[in-house]
Amino acid sequence: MSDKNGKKADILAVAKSAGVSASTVSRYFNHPELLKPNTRKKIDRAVRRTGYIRNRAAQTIHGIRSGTIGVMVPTLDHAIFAEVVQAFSDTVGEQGFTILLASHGYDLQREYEILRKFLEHRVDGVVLTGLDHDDAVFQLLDRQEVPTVLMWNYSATSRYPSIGADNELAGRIIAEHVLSLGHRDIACMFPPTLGNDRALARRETVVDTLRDAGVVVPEAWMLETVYSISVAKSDAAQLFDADRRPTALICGNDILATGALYGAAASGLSVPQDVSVVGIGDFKGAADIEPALTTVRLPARRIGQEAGQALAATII
Amino acid sequence: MSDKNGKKADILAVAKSAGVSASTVSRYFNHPELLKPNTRKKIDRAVRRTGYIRNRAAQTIHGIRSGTIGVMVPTLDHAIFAEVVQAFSDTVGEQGFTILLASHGYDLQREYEILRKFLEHRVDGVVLTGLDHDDAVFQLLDRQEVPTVLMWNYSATSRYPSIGADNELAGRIIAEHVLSLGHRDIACMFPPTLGNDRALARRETVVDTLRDAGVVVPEAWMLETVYSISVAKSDAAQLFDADRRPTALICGNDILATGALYGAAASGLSVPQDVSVVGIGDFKGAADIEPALTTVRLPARRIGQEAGQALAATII
DNA sequence: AATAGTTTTGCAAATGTTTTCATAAATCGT
DNA sequence: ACGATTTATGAAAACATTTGCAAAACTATT
Repeated sequence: MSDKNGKKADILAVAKSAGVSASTVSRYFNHPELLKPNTRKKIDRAVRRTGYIRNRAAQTIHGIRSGTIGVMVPTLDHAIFAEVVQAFSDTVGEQGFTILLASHGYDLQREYEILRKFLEHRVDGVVLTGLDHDDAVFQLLDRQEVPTVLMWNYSATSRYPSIGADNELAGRIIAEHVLSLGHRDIACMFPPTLGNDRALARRETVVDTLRDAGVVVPEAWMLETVYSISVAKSDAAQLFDADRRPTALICGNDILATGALYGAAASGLSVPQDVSVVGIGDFKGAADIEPALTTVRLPARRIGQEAGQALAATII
Repeated sequence: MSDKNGKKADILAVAKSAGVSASTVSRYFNHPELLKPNTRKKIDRAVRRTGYIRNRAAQTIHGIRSGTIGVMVPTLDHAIFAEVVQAFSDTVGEQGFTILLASHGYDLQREYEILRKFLEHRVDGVVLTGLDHDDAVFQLLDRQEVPTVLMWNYSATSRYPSIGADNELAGRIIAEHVLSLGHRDIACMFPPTLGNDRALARRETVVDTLRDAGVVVPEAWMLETVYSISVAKSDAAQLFDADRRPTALICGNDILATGALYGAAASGLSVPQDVSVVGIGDFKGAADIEPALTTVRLPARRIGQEAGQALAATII
């Protein structure tokens, strides 16, 4: 099969094998219409014979696009981010891009390091999750002039183009929904907001909306719970087992809401008769949970797609 | 800040700015111990001043490692794969690798195309999901001699080193568990097995184990259900609403099991009194579901870690 | 102060490709 | 069959880096 010599084939090996020059082989890949059909065929055979695979690194140093996009998410352990990444990857994949993926685990310093790595690889574009980032990150992006999109949240005034949901709106909608059901004793369960502008935005709007309606959430009912069904379950159970318990619980994401639902069941309460549980929706399966969970659904798939389209468009 | 000229800094710009040669700057990054502390400092300053970022592409064409690993999964929409990827990425990230991620959506032809892309990028290693792949894929790997690990399933006789769970074992365990509870009327719900050797292995062992115990699953009780809570819910509800219904349902993964649980609830059956539902466990939250779901847990995180360690070890 | 030995640095070649420019080959009109 | 165009190909320079080798700059020893 492979040409005798052991080394992996480069463009010169192909050229030799086809009896043409390296330039012609290069053109075979990049401007095939310039070649005579006959030469094209010869090279085609030589490529097969040698098992040649183009070396993108060598192309990239000519300033040609690397064909990669750096994607940074806080974590893939939240199904919702995985979904966004999947949609993004599919979308840009159609245009021939491959994604470099990394997660920073809500550590802003690590985000900077990873971004540097991306840039070393000369990515053609970068996607970050959320609007807030270390200033060093923005400076690096400015300086390197790499096309960038911020996804997940939307804000008209973000420092780079942003594509995503309006978390304030989501927070307001869910709070108003709970109020409209007549609840006044309302508890909140949100993930830690440090380095997480999405959760922060939602929580603040919820609290503000409730306050505007004259409902104040007691300190003890403002739960900060990590993204985990089992932790949410036990936190919720504890909340519901207390002497005075809320009639509604607003959860910052659907994992928390799911856990809260199980917590209610474990405390012998039935939803929604004894207590209302609502979530700001991350999670695909929310609607199917029994009892059904009321959520504001965040369109993860659509966000990934649109971010992909937007970024690809600015690159090409 | 940046040196006057608008172009992005290359190693020569840094050299000029520091008053040394390009070779010395190169050594500053690759063999700093060879430099005089004083020159090191000069270059350090020059790097900051110019905002230089190394170009991995230029290094890679010298046969130096690209620092990337190609990771291929069927999809990220299944939380379980996202979890594996996260663990893998964290593990190899510590060793300085960045991952190129792509999903093939159970399409073997696409897997081949993506692998070629990976190789064009000169990845230092490749991870594929599952043991079965197109022969062209294996040939390409053989020929390019790129370190490869198959993850998710384990088999001692796999064509490349494999790291993962023993799906046959998992299938047998769950089947024996159900039998030991005294069930004889048993239904199965598995995902489509086309291009999915994991699910296939599990299903076959379950059926074989049951048959060995004298239990035959009727055709109508062998459900093939796509990975979706809502579809699983309605399929299960239909199964439970029939005239003759099974006393136990074995599910191929935890999404199906979760859906089945909701389906039972929707049919007015309580678990586990009226019907047993068990899963072969993918899903982190399984233990917290109320009522608790019995599952054979697949250690996704650990698989990702070990695959990462194994691959990194063969690369370095 | 001269010599030998060691450490630090620079020069130039090499890496695998693309691209510009020049040249050779093919095509066309007469 | 001839020159004039047009088309197809090759040679060489360019890209951003690393590295082997040799020169230069130090140190230590006498």
